[in-house]
Amino acid sequence: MKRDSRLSSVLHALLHMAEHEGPMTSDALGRCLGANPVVVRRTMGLLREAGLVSAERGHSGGWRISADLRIVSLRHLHEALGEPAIFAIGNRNEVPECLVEQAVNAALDKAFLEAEALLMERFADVTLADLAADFTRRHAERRATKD
Amino acid sequence: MKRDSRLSSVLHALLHMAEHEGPMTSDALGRCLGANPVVVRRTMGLLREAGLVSAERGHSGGWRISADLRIVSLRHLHEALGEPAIFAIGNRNEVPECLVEQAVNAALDKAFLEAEALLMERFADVTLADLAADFTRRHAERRATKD
DNA sequence: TTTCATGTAACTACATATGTTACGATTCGG
DNA sequence: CCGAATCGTAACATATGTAGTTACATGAAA
Ligand code: FES
Ligand code: FES
Repeated sequence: MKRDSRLSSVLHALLHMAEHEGPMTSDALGRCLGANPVVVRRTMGLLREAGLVSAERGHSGGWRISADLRIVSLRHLHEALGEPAIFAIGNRNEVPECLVEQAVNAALDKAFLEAEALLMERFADVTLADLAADFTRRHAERRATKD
Repeated sequence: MKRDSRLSSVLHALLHMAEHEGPMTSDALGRCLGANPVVVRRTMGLLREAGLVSAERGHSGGWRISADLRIVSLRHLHEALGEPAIFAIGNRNEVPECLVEQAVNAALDKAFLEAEALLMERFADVTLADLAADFTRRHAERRATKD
Protein backbone atom coordinates (compact mmCIF):
# COMPACT_ATOMS: atom_id res chain seq x y z
CA MET A 1 0.00 0.00 0.00
CA LYS A 2 1.32 3.39 -0.90
CA ARG A 3 1.68 5.56 2.18
CA ASP A 4 0.42 9.12 2.43
CA SER A 5 3.54 11.26 2.78
CA ARG A 6 1.91 14.67 2.71
CA LEU A 7 2.46 15.44 6.38
CA SER A 8 6.16 14.71 5.98
CA SER A 9 6.20 16.81 2.81
CA VAL A 10 4.51 19.89 4.19
CA LEU A 11 6.71 19.83 7.27
CA HIS A 12 9.80 19.73 5.13
CA ALA A 13 8.43 22.52 2.96
CA LEU A 14 7.37 24.72 5.86
CA LEU A 15 10.73 24.49 7.59
CA HIS A 16 12.53 25.41 4.40
CA MET A 17 10.17 28.33 4.01
CA ALA A 18 10.84 29.37 7.59
CA GLU A 19 14.57 29.53 6.87
CA HIS A 20 14.02 31.37 3.61
CA GLU A 21 13.68 35.10 3.00
CA GLY A 22 10.62 35.96 0.93
CA PRO A 23 8.15 33.59 -0.71
CA MET A 24 9.12 30.23 -2.20
CA THR A 25 7.59 28.98 -5.44
CA SER A 26 5.98 25.58 -5.91
CA ASP A 27 8.73 24.83 -8.37
CA ALA A 28 11.50 25.53 -5.85
CA LEU A 29 9.73 23.54 -3.14
CA GLY A 30 9.13 20.73 -5.59
CA ARG A 31 12.84 20.53 -6.43
CA CYS A 32 13.64 20.59 -2.72
CA LEU A 33 11.24 17.78 -1.83
CA GLY A 34 11.72 15.78 -4.99
CA ALA A 35 8.06 16.28 -5.77
CA ASN A 36 6.02 17.60 -8.65
CA PRO A 37 5.17 21.34 -8.41
CA VAL A 38 1.49 20.66 -9.11
CA VAL A 39 1.42 18.22 -6.23
CA VAL A 40 3.05 20.89 -4.07
CA ARG A 41 0.33 23.37 -5.00
CA ARG A 42 -2.35 20.78 -4.38
CA THR A 43 -1.04 20.01 -0.93
CA MET A 44 -0.08 23.53 0.12
CA GLY A 45 -3.52 24.61 -1.02
CA LEU A 46 -4.99 22.67 1.90
CA LEU A 47 -2.74 24.57 4.30
CA ARG A 48 -3.82 27.82 2.66
CA GLU A 49 -7.47 26.94 3.25
CA ALA A 50 -6.57 26.38 6.89
CA GLY A 51 -4.93 29.81 7.05
CA LEU A 52 -1.47 28.44 7.73
CA VAL A 53 0.18 29.77 4.58
CA SER A 54 -0.65 32.30 1.88
CA ALA A 55 0.10 32.27 -1.83
CA GLU A 56 0.88 35.14 -4.16
CA ARG A 57 0.59 34.82 -7.89
CA GLY A 58 2.70 36.42 -10.58
CA HIS A 59 6.24 37.71 -10.62
CA SER A 60 8.17 37.11 -7.39
CA GLY A 61 5.16 35.30 -5.99
CA GLY A 62 5.06 31.99 -4.15
CA TRP A 63 4.21 30.56 -0.73
CA ARG A 64 4.65 32.27 2.63
CA ILE A 65 4.01 31.06 6.16
CA SER A 66 1.22 33.11 7.70
CA ALA A 67 1.06 31.61 11.17
CA ASP A 68 3.17 31.57 14.30
CA LEU A 69 5.67 28.70 14.23
CA ARG A 70 5.29 28.34 17.99
CA ILE A 71 1.56 27.70 17.66
CA VAL A 72 1.31 25.39 14.66
CA SER A 73 1.62 21.75 15.73
CA LEU A 74 1.79 18.52 13.76
CA ARG A 75 -1.80 18.00 14.78
CA HIS A 76 -2.86 21.27 13.17
CA LEU A 77 -1.17 20.19 9.97
CA HIS A 78 -2.77 16.74 10.10
CA GLU A 79 -6.15 18.42 10.45
CA ALA A 80 -5.40 20.87 7.66
CA LEU A 81 -4.67 17.90 5.40
CA GLY A 82 -8.16 16.59 6.07
CA GLU A 83 -7.26 14.10 8.81
CA PRO A 84 -6.36 11.29 6.45
CA ALA A 85 -6.64 7.69 7.65
CA ILE A 86 -3.79 6.83 9.98
CA PHE A 87 -3.91 3.05 9.89
CA ALA A 88 -3.22 0.69 7.04
CA ILE A 89 -5.05 -2.06 8.92
CA GLY A 90 -8.78 -2.17 9.42
CA ASN A 91 -11.85 -4.30 9.86
CA ARG A 92 -13.11 -6.33 6.96
CA ASN A 93 -16.70 -5.32 7.57
CA GLU A 94 -17.49 -2.18 9.57
CA VAL A 95 -21.13 -3.02 10.32
CA PRO A 96 -21.29 -6.77 10.80
CA GLU A 97 -24.43 -8.74 11.63
CA CYS A 98 -22.43 -11.63 13.03
CA LEU A 99 -21.79 -11.41 16.78
CA VAL A 100 -18.39 -13.02 16.39
CA GLU A 101 -17.31 -10.31 14.01
CA GLN A 102 -18.77 -7.66 16.28
CA ALA A 103 -16.65 -8.93 19.16
CA VAL A 104 -13.57 -8.92 16.92
CA ASN A 105 -14.24 -5.42 15.63
CA ALA A 106 -14.82 -4.06 19.13
CA ALA A 107 -11.48 -5.41 20.32
CA LEU A 108 -9.56 -4.13 17.31
CA ASP A 109 -11.29 -0.75 17.35
CA LYS A 110 -10.46 -0.25 21.00
CA ALA A 111 -6.76 -0.90 20.45
CA PHE A 112 -6.59 1.30 17.35
CA LEU A 113 -8.48 4.16 18.98
CA GLU A 114 -6.09 4.14 21.91
CA ALA A 115 -3.08 4.19 19.61
CA GLU A 116 -4.62 6.99 17.57
CA ALA A 117 -5.32 9.03 20.70
CA LEU A 118 -1.70 8.69 21.78
CA LEU A 119 -0.46 9.67 18.35
CA MET A 120 -2.67 12.78 18.28
CA GLU A 121 -1.40 13.72 21.73
CA ARG A 122 2.19 13.49 20.54
CA PHE A 123 1.33 15.41 17.38
CA ALA A 124 -0.21 18.19 19.44
CA ASP A 125 2.97 18.41 21.48
CA VAL A 126 5.32 19.16 18.58
CA THR A 127 5.30 22.61 16.98
CA LEU A 128 7.07 23.91 13.91
CA ALA A 129 9.26 25.97 16.22
CA ASP A 130 10.34 22.78 17.99
CA LEU A 131 11.32 21.21 14.68
CA ALA A 132 13.15 24.35 13.59
CA ALA A 133 15.11 24.26 16.85
CA ASP A 134 15.91 20.59 16.32
CA PHE A 135 17.17 21.40 12.85
CA THR A 136 19.39 24.18 14.24
CA ARG A 137 20.81 21.74 16.79
CA ARG A 138 21.56 19.15 14.09
CA HIS A 139 23.17 21.84 11.98
CA ALA A 140 25.44 22.92 14.82
CA GLU A 141 26.31 19.28 15.53
CA ARG A 142 27.30 18.63 11.97
CA ARG A 143 29.55 21.68 11.90
CA ALA A 144 31.11 20.63 15.18
CA THR A 145 31.83 17.17 13.77
CA LYS A 146 33.39 18.60 10.65
CA ASP A 147 35.73 20.91 12.56
CA MET B 1 -5.30 3.55 0.64
CA LYS B 2 -6.82 0.13 0.75
CA ARG B 3 -6.62 -1.22 4.25
CA ASP B 4 -5.28 -4.66 5.10
CA SER B 5 -8.16 -6.57 6.71
CA ARG B 6 -6.45 -9.91 7.18
CA LEU B 7 -6.13 -9.63 10.95
CA SER B 8 -9.85 -8.96 11.23
CA SER B 9 -10.50 -11.84 8.84
CA VAL B 10 -8.42 -14.47 10.59
CA LEU B 11 -9.88 -13.52 13.96
CA HIS B 12 -13.37 -13.97 12.63
CA ALA B 13 -12.40 -17.27 11.06
CA LEU B 14 -10.61 -18.60 14.12
CA LEU B 15 -13.51 -17.83 16.43
CA HIS B 16 -15.94 -19.58 14.14
CA MET B 17 -13.58 -22.53 14.04
CA ALA B 18 -13.39 -22.52 17.82
CA GLU B 19 -17.17 -22.83 18.05
CA HIS B 20 -17.27 -25.50 15.38
CA GLU B 21 -16.92 -29.26 15.77
CA GLY B 22 -14.37 -30.73 13.37
CA PRO B 23 -12.43 -28.97 10.62
CA MET B 24 -13.87 -26.14 8.52
CA THR B 25 -13.20 -25.89 4.80
CA SER B 26 -11.88 -22.78 3.07
CA ASP B 27 -15.15 -22.68 1.22
CA ALA B 28 -17.23 -22.61 4.39
CA LEU B 29 -15.00 -19.96 5.96
CA GLY B 30 -15.11 -17.94 2.76
CA ARG B 31 -18.92 -17.95 2.78
CA CYS B 32 -18.83 -16.93 6.44
CA LEU B 33 -16.44 -14.03 5.95
CA GLY B 34 -17.71 -12.96 2.56
CA ALA B 35 -14.29 -13.75 1.13
CA ASN B 36 -12.90 -15.86 -1.65
CA PRO B 37 -11.86 -19.40 -0.60
CA VAL B 38 -8.48 -19.00 -2.30
CA VAL B 39 -7.86 -15.86 -0.28
CA VAL B 40 -8.83 -17.80 2.84
CA ARG B 41 -6.28 -20.49 2.01
CA ARG B 42 -3.66 -17.87 1.26
CA THR B 43 -4.18 -16.13 4.57
CA MET B 44 -4.71 -19.20 6.75
CA GLY B 45 -1.57 -20.63 5.19
CA LEU B 46 0.42 -17.98 7.05
CA LEU B 47 -1.14 -19.10 10.32
CA ARG B 48 -0.31 -22.68 9.43
CA GLU B 49 3.33 -21.75 8.91
CA ALA B 50 3.26 -20.18 12.36
CA GLY B 51 1.86 -23.41 13.82
CA LEU B 52 -1.43 -21.85 14.90
CA VAL B 53 -3.67 -23.95 12.67
CA SER B 54 -3.35 -27.16 10.68
CA ALA B 55 -4.89 -28.12 7.39
CA GLU B 56 -6.02 -31.53 6.18
CA ARG B 57 -6.59 -32.27 2.54
CA GLY B 58 -9.14 -34.55 0.97
CA HIS B 59 -12.58 -35.68 2.03
CA SER B 60 -13.79 -34.18 5.30
CA GLY B 61 -10.62 -32.13 5.50
CA GLY B 62 -10.27 -28.45 6.28
CA TRP B 63 -8.76 -26.15 8.88
CA ARG B 64 -8.34 -26.82 12.59
CA ILE B 65 -7.00 -24.69 15.39
CA SER B 66 -3.84 -26.28 16.76
CA ALA B 67 -2.97 -23.88 19.57
CA ASP B 68 -4.34 -22.93 22.96
CA LEU B 69 -6.91 -20.13 22.67
CA ARG B 70 -5.71 -18.74 25.99
CA ILE B 71 -2.19 -18.31 24.65
CA VAL B 72 -2.71 -16.93 21.15
CA SER B 73 -2.95 -13.13 21.21
CA LEU B 74 -3.69 -10.57 18.54
CA ARG B 75 0.00 -9.88 18.51
CA HIS B 76 0.82 -13.48 17.67
CA LEU B 77 -1.60 -13.28 14.77
CA HIS B 78 -0.17 -9.98 13.58
CA GLU B 79 3.28 -11.56 13.60
CA ALA B 80 2.03 -14.68 11.84
CA LEU B 81 0.68 -12.44 9.08
CA GLY B 82 4.19 -11.07 8.55
CA GLU B 83 3.81 -7.91 10.62
CA PRO B 84 2.29 -5.85 7.84
CA ALA B 85 2.70 -2.07 7.92
CA ILE B 86 0.44 -0.53 10.52
CA PHE B 87 0.40 3.07 9.37
CA ALA B 88 -1.02 4.57 6.21
CA ILE B 89 1.11 7.67 6.79
CA GLY B 90 4.87 7.77 6.38
CA ASN B 91 7.90 9.78 5.51
CA ARG B 92 8.40 10.86 1.96
CA ASN B 93 12.06 9.91 2.02
CA GLU B 94 13.37 7.41 4.57
CA VAL B 95 17.07 8.26 4.21
CA PRO B 96 17.25 11.99 3.59
CA GLU B 97 20.44 13.97 3.09
CA CYS B 98 18.78 17.22 4.07
CA LEU B 99 19.01 18.06 7.76
CA VAL B 100 15.57 19.65 7.74
CA GLU B 101 14.04 16.45 6.51
CA GLN B 102 16.04 14.46 9.04
CA ALA B 103 14.60 16.57 11.84
CA VAL B 104 11.09 16.08 10.45
CA ASN B 105 11.54 12.34 10.08
CA ALA B 106 12.92 12.00 13.58
CA ALA B 107 9.90 13.75 15.07
CA LEU B 108 7.39 11.77 13.04
CA ASP B 109 9.16 8.47 13.62
CA LYS B 110 9.19 9.03 17.36
CA ALA B 111 5.46 9.67 17.50
CA PHE B 112 4.65 6.71 15.26
CA LEU B 113 6.94 4.35 17.14
CA GLU B 114 5.28 5.24 20.42
CA ALA B 115 1.83 4.67 18.95
CA GLU B 116 2.96 1.37 17.47
CA ALA B 117 4.41 0.26 20.79
CA LEU B 118 1.13 0.99 22.54
CA LEU B 119 -0.82 -0.87 19.88
CA MET B 120 1.44 -3.92 20.16
CA GLU B 121 1.02 -3.85 23.92
CA ARG B 122 -2.75 -3.87 23.57
CA PHE B 123 -2.55 -6.59 20.95
CA ALA B 124 -0.48 -8.74 23.28
CA ASP B 125 -3.11 -8.31 25.98
CA VAL B 126 -6.00 -9.77 24.01
CA THR B 127 -6.20 -13.53 23.46
CA LEU B 128 -8.56 -15.60 21.35
CA ALA B 129 -10.07 -16.89 24.59
CA ASP B 130 -10.86 -13.29 25.60
CA LEU B 131 -12.63 -12.69 22.32
CA ALA B 132 -14.52 -15.96 22.57
CA ALA B 133 -15.69 -14.94 26.05
CA ASP B 134 -16.75 -11.55 24.71
CA PHE B 135 -18.71 -13.27 21.99
CA THR B 136 -20.44 -15.49 24.57
CA ARG B 137 -21.35 -12.41 26.60
CA ARG B 138 -22.80 -10.66 23.55
CA HIS B 139 -24.72 -13.81 22.68
CA ALA B 140 -26.25 -14.00 26.15
CA GLU B 141 -27.10 -10.30 26.01
CA ARG B 142 -28.91 -10.63 22.73
CA ARG B 143 -30.97 -13.56 24.03
CA ALA B 144 -31.81 -11.62 27.17
CA THR B 145 -32.96 -8.66 25.06
CA LYS B 146 -35.12 -10.89 22.89
CA ASP B 147 -36.87 -12.51 25.87
C1' DT C 1 2.29 43.18 -22.98
C1' DT C 2 5.12 39.65 -21.69
C1' DT C 3 6.51 36.67 -18.17
C1' DC C 4 6.05 34.31 -14.05
C1' DA C 5 3.34 32.31 -10.74
C1' DT C 6 -0.79 30.02 -8.59
C1' DG C 7 -5.53 27.34 -9.23
C1' DT C 8 -7.60 23.42 -10.96
C1' DA C 9 -9.37 19.80 -13.88
C1' DA C 10 -8.39 15.65 -16.20
C1' DC C 11 -5.74 12.04 -17.16
C1' DT C 12 -1.77 8.70 -16.36
C1' DA C 13 1.35 5.79 -13.66
C1' DC C 14 2.14 2.91 -9.95
C1' DA C 15 1.50 0.21 -5.71
C1' DT C 16 -1.06 -2.97 -3.08
C1' DA C 17 -5.09 -5.74 -1.45
C1' DT C 18 -8.28 -8.74 -2.81
C1' DG C 19 -10.70 -11.62 -6.18
C1' DT C 20 -10.64 -15.20 -9.80
C1' DT C 21 -9.21 -18.99 -12.70
C1' DA C 22 -6.65 -22.94 -13.34
C1' DC C 23 -4.40 -26.91 -12.16
C1' DG C 24 -1.53 -30.00 -9.36
C1' DA C 25 -1.22 -32.77 -5.02
C1' DT C 26 -3.30 -35.35 -1.43
C1' DT C 27 -6.76 -37.82 1.14
C1' DC C 28 -10.87 -40.28 1.86
C1' DG C 29 -14.99 -43.06 0.74
C1' DG C 30 -16.93 -46.36 -1.89
C1' DC D 1 -8.56 -48.39 -7.58
C1' DC D 2 -11.46 -44.45 -8.89
C1' DG D 3 -13.47 -40.28 -8.19
C1' DA D 4 -14.88 -36.59 -5.37
C1' DA D 5 -13.33 -33.39 -1.98
C1' DT D 6 -9.97 -30.41 -0.33
C1' DC D 7 -5.70 -27.87 0.26
C1' DG D 8 -1.39 -25.51 -2.22
C1' DT D 9 0.01 -22.35 -5.41
C1' DA D 10 0.88 -19.79 -9.58
C1' DA D 11 -0.84 -16.54 -12.74
C1' DC D 12 -3.79 -13.14 -13.94
C1' DA D 13 -7.73 -9.66 -13.12
C1' DT D 14 -9.96 -5.99 -10.58
C1' DA D 15 -10.38 -2.22 -7.29
C1' DT D 16 -8.75 1.56 -4.79
C1' DG D 17 -5.80 5.21 -3.50
C1' DT D 18 -1.41 8.19 -3.87
C1' DA D 19 1.46 10.74 -6.59
C1' DG D 20 2.86 12.43 -11.16
C1' DT D 21 1.81 14.83 -15.46
C1' DT D 22 -0.36 17.73 -18.95
C1' DA D 23 -3.06 21.50 -20.08
C1' DC D 24 -4.99 25.71 -19.59
C1' DA D 25 -7.22 29.59 -17.09
C1' DT D 26 -6.31 33.42 -13.85
C1' DG D 27 -3.83 36.97 -11.82
C1' DA D 28 0.23 40.02 -10.68
C1' DA D 29 4.57 42.23 -11.55
C1' DA D 30 8.21 43.98 -14.52
S1 FES E 1 15.49 19.33 0.39
FE1 FES E 1 15.65 19.98 2.39
S2 FES E 1 17.46 20.99 1.70
FE2 FES E 1 16.30 21.16 -0.08
S1 FES F 1 -19.95 -14.76 9.43
FE1 FES F 1 -19.66 -14.83 11.51
S2 FES F 1 -21.48 -15.97 11.59
FE2 FES F 1 -20.78 -16.63 9.69
